[in-house]
Parts: sequence; structure tokens; C-alpha cells
Amino acid sequence: MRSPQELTERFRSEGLKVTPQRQLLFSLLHNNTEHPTAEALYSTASEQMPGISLRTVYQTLSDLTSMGELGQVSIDNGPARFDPNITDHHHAVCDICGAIFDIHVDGTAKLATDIDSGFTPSSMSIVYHGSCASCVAA
Amino acid sequence: MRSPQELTERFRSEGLKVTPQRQLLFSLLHNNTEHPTAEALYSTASEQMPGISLRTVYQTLSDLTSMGELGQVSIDNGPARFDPNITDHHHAVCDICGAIFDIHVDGTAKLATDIDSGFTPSSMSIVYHGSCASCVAA
DNA sequence: GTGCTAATCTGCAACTCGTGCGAACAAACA
DNA sequence: TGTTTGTTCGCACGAGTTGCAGATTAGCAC
Repeated sequence: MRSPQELTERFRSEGLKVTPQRQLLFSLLHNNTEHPTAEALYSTASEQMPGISLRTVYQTLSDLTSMGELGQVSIDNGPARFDPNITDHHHAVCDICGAIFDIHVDGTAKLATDIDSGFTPSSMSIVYHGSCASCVAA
Repeated sequence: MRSPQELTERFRSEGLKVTPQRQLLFSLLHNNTEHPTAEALYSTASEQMPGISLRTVYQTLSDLTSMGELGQVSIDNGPARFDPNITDHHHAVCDICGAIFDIHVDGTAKLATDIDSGFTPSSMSIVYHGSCASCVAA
């Protein structure tokens, strides 16, 4: 995701307004690698801006997502989790604590599948499940 | 997933009862490659057994899943979809009609990732998104 | 076949996550 | 400073799923 400053410019250049609520969310998401849920962001945002509405959090996340500035990850029908990292990458999920880690995977182009030739793939995603370092240690 | 007969034996041997509702669901799932939702199974089941409860469908699907006889696939936070194919395989999803296809992928062992060495992976799943043959033709 | 008992079924309420709506509000700009 | 248009907020609603409790029934012993 771009920096809060760049997002501010982009929003304005597209005729969207830059409100304090949006600025707060821009900053909470910037460099955030925790793949937070909307609720988690709402909770953090509420500490800095009591009174902010969960509805606004959802709205802004949805705006960012449809602008392509924010990624969305869904794991096992849990709540949607948001990913400011929109570069090409995949995920590793700890089945114990639920943490999600960004990973890069090389060699995907060499995978051989029996996928029907009539199917036109446009993207693929890989999710590893397992246990993270802290949970293995515990 | 095992055959309805085998499932019947397994249920009984574990002290679980084999009811007409369960038998119906066993047969609806057997050799089913449509990755149906609970609602879809309920709808089909209702035709053959009017009065069957959606709650019972959920219950039985959940039982089969926790017994390892049935797989569960979640795509983009849509409703859970069930997969009687519990062999090692992956999925291709048509973004237009929503159909899910089972696929096999070779070469996954050769993938190189920068996954943290403290993370102990236990499984991985691959999902291709794209357009299926019928939707491309249309 | 009859009776017993624990498992199951069913319907409803409740719950989680997310969205639609409309009135009140505020950013952007002249 | 005023106007316009997008935004925020709260509430109600909707989909998908689960908890609960009373009625029902499979499985088994006799």
C-alpha cells in the first residue's frame, strides 16, 4: 500500500475527500504486517479516535480494496483480513494462534497441473498451514 | 469420501447412529464433484426427504468433516463448500460462475519459499482463479 | 416384539461478519 | 463564507452458521 501522503493525494485527485478517519486508517495500515481484521483496526482506531464508527472502518477498507491499494485475505471462512502488501506474494497461516505471514514462493511457473485446457487461469494463490515459531516453542 | 455402506459401518462402529437423514446425505455426497454448499445439499435433500432440517445437514456435514471423511473448501468468504474428495488435490475456481474444479498439481515439493524457518508447515493449498470453459465460450 | 437409553432431529433463537439506508455532518473549492 | 458533494454514523437487516432443549428414534438387550 502507498504511504498515507500518497494515498491522500490519490484520494483527492479522484474527487474523494480526505477525512481524519481515513487518515487514521491510512496510518494504521501503513507498514502493517499483521493482516488485521476490520474489528481489530476498529479497536485500534477507537483508542486514537473515540467515536469512530465501525461502519466507517468497513467503508474505508472497502474503498482501498476496490482501488487496488489494499489486499484482502480470507482464511477458512474467518473474518476478512486486510493486507497492505499488494506485491505478488503468498501466505503462511499458524493454525494455533491464527497469525498470518507473508511469504514469497519461487517456482510456481513450473508447476504442472491437470487443469482443464478450457480453463483460463488469471491468478493463483498458495496458503501454507502449520505452526509458527512462537507456537512451536510454547 | 467412502461409500455410503462404508460410512454406515464406520458410524455404527463408533457408536453413532445411522439415520435415514444421514444415509441420504451420504448418498448425495458420494461421487459428488460439485463442491456443494450446505444450502445446496439441503435443497436437494429436501426434495427426497421433505421436512429434513437444515440444522441436520449442517450437523452431519460437520460430523463427516471432523471424522476426516469430508473436506471443506472456503473461497473468498463465501459459504463453506464441501468436498468428498479427500485425496491430495487443489482447486480451480471460475470467477464468473463460481464453479470449483478439483485439480492435481505436480512439482509443489520443488517450490522455494522464504518462509520463516521457525514455521513448521503441515499442509499447503493452491487455488487458481480464472474463467472456466463454459464461461469463456459464453 | 417390547422396552430402555443415549444419540439424533428439529425449530427457533442467537451470533458473527458485513452491507444498505438516510439524516446529520464536513472537506474541498469558489 | 457559502455551497456542493462526498462522508460519517447508527441502526436495521441479511447471509451463514451454531447453541439449545424438547420431541423423536436407532440400536440393543431381553
